[in-house]
This record gives sequence, C-alpha cells and structure tokens, in this order.
Amino acid sequence: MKTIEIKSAWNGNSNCEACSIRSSALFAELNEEDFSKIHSPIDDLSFEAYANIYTQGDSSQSLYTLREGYIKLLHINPNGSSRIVRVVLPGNLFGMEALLGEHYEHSAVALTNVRLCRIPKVIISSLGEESPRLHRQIVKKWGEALSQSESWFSEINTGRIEVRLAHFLLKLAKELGSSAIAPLFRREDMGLMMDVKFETISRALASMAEQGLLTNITRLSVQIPSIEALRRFSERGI
Amino acid sequence: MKTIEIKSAWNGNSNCEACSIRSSALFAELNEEDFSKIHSPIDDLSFEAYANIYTQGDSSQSLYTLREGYIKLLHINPNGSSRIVRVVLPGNLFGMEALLGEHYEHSAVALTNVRLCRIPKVIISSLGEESPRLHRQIVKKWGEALSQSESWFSEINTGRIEVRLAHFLLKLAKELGSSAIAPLFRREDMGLMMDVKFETISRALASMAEQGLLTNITRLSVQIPSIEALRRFSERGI
DNA sequence: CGTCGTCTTGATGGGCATCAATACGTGTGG
DNA sequence: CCACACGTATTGATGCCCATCAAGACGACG
Repeated sequence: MKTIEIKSAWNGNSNCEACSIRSSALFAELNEEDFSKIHSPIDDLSFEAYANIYTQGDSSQSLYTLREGYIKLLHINPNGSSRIVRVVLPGNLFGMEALLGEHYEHSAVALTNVRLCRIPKVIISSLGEESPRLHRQIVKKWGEALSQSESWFSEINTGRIEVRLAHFLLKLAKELGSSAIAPLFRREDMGLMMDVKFETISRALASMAEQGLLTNITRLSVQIPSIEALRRFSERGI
Repeated sequence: MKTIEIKSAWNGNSNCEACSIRSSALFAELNEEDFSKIHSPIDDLSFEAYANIYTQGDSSQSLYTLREGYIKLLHINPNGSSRIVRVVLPGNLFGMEALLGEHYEHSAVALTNVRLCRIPKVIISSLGEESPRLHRQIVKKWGEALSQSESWFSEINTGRIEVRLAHFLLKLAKELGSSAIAPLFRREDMGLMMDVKFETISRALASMAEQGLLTNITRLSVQIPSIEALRRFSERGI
C-alpha cells in the first residue's frame, strides 16, 4: 500500500489590495477602510495537479478564489458514482457553501497545478455586517457561478460527443489570432465532465483531428487551427 | 396560423408580512421596519400551464418566488436546441440574474398552473442598501439554487434512463405512508430534463411499471407503491 | 531498461434515436 | 350527443452512437 502524498505549499498571507486579479475577484469593490477590517489571515496556497483541496462532507471553514490553473468540482452520488458539476476557471469563486452550511457539498480537486487564495468564512460574516459592497460582490460572484454551472451543463451535455467536445474546447481556448490552443485534462476527467467514458473522449479527439478541426493532440493540450471552423462545427454539427 | 394566447391573472399586490410561505421565501428575515421601506408593488400572479413567464434575452426587471406549481427554466443554445437547466419548486427563487445583468439568461415556462410573486429588482437594490438581513437571505437562496442545480444535474443525468427517472421521481414525490405520488409533466419536457427523447421516457415508464416499481401512470402523475423499492432501484440499478 | 499509469485503437453488444403507425383524450362543431 | 380533428402518448422496427472488454502503444520515472 502506498501513502498518497498531497502536495501543497503556503506562499504567505495574501495582500489583497495589491492582488493582480483583484478586479475580477471577490474583493474588487472593497476600499482601503474595508481592508483594514480584515484580521484573519487569507492564505495564498499552491497545490499540485490532482491534489485534493477539500472533500464533500468536510467541515466548511473557508471559501476560495482560484488564481491560476483549473479545478474540478465533483458531486459524489449516494451510489458512489461521481460527476463533475463545474470546472473552476481563474478568477472564479468556489466553496461558497461554506457561507450557508457546515459542510462542503462537493469535492474540489486540482486538474492542473493551481494557485489559490483561502478566505476564512468568518471574514465574510464579520465584514458583511459592515460592508454592503462585499455582500453585493458575493451575490454577483455567486450568480456568475450559478449561471456558469447552468450554461456549462446545457452546452457541454447536449448532442453528439464531438459537438460537446467542441463546446468544451471553445470555452477553455486561449486565442492566438485565428487559431488557438486549449488545455486538455486526463481523458477520464473529461469523460466525467461530458458524461462519457474516457475511450470515447479519445476517439472523439482522433476523429476531430481527422476532420482537420484539431491538430497536435497531446496529453495536456490541443491546437485549434481555426476557431471559426470549430465554432461552426459546434453550432451545426458539420 | 393560430394566435397563442398567454393566460395569466393578477391576484393583487402581495402582503408579504402575512404570506403563508414567508418562512421559506426571500423575505423570511425581514422585520416590520424593513417592510415599511418597500414601496414598489410586489404582484401576486397566476399563470396557466405552459404559459411563458419570461424569455431568455428579455430585459430583466424582476425576480420571482414560486408559491404553487412547477416551473421549468430552459437554456436555449446558440444552435437552437434547448435544455431544461432547473425545475423550480414551490418556495424557490428564480430569475435572480435580474440583479446582475440587464437580461434573463434563460426562459421560464410554467409546467403546471402556477402562482408566483413578482419582485421588482429596484426593491432589492434599495432595500439592500439598508438591510444586511435581506442580502444575507438573497445569498442563501441563491446558494440553494446553485446547489440544487448542481445536484439536479449530477443525479438526474447519470446512468441508465430508468435510474435517472427514479431519481427524478424521488425528488418530486409526495409521500403517503410507505407509498407516494409523483407529478409527471409532458413527456417531451421530461425528455428535455433528462436529455432523452420523449419516446424513451414513455418506454422507461412502461418498463418500470412492468417491474412493479410504478403503478397508475397517467399524463400528470404516477403512483409509487414502495418508496423504499424505488430508492433501492435508484441506488443500485436493480 | 522495466514498470506503471495513461492513452489509443479494435471488436462486439446494448441503449437510445429515429421514423412510423396507432391509441388515447380533449375540445370543437355539426 | 356523436363525429371529427388535433395534440399527446404509446408501441414497434431499425440503425447509430457509445459502453464495454481487451490488447497494444506511449511516456514518465525509478
């Protein structure tokens, strides 16, 4: 039996006022006076790919904002099967259930190396008493999460697998002129997101490469020679 | 060509302080003083089954709480296909995107005859300035919506269709001792929720009746002779 | 270089889509 | 009140897409 080592690192306490992603993060609307009211430490943490951030059912003491990398949120069903309910992108908030209940309602696992900020929920509740701005921002971020979760499922889980994969890639692609590069994850993870088996993901990628929609498929990324062509494919299935 | 008549009725302005579902609704935490600050009218409306409440892309001026009946929220994809992203149950809040942006991000359509309250968003923003209680309640309701949406998809969209249908029925069933009765909707709507065609829903219902899991299937409802048996089936697929 | 985990590719079978025909229910008009 | 039309639900036949089982390739790492 092998011990599973979860690798993480503490990068210090966050300086939120100077944070590079502050404009897109939770504390965007806070001013200097608000920051002076933050006393509990906000930790800046790094995790390696596949590390566990928290597990469904854990006592929820903090919520998080993702700075770099990708995270999957998975819901584990009573029968043991699991399903990826959301992919967290940089700038997104996750673990907000901490504010409501005592336990996380899903597990958060790193898909890549990640860097994130851990915000103790006591900060939110104490600061929330005094700062309507913070509450507004939470409502806004939360709403974005809901709407991303809904459109994620709607677009990633309808139609033939190749079409779904096209939507998935378009959501994550970083444009470089008319072409682009999109990250890939473990085929099994991608299968959980789109509700197919990993072999099917593999076949779909190969088939789309044959059609000229994708090139240069590796474990971790894929090139999209023409975003326009892929978008047409995703909309019309051609 | 036939004109489609959308039938709705105005039941008057809501008296939120005396509302029967107030404890589970948005204004649960407000006190008398807060209510005195509400000036815009909150309408109490009724819609017939299949009526449109609002449409994706409409200018969003209000959010809603459902009092009676069921509502489907559908997301319409760029390619024209649509998918039910959430089913709204009595006491739930919907249309919260109104607070964030200028347009609704999905359409809301009545599955049955419904009764609901329409809350202009100006109430929330003006009241929100002064009442942290209301903001807390919005965050809470919104979080419930997110978590329902996630668990909805996770449990209703994994596995064989009969298993998914079992989860669906268990979520909506009203217990009567050891048996129960669950509402059904149009087969096409149910198909959109579980991502199958309406014929498949029909076949699944028939097959589960043959197995003794369901009896008395009609257009609008179905009897569950043993909730326990259905739950075992939903968890183990037997 | 060998092992292990992951990815790819092949063969077969099952579940759902699709097309089609029929049955049921509700409302309309004769 | 019955006949008919229309929307919805059921049931059947066929084919496609994906799951499953299996074997082999590739890459990372000790």
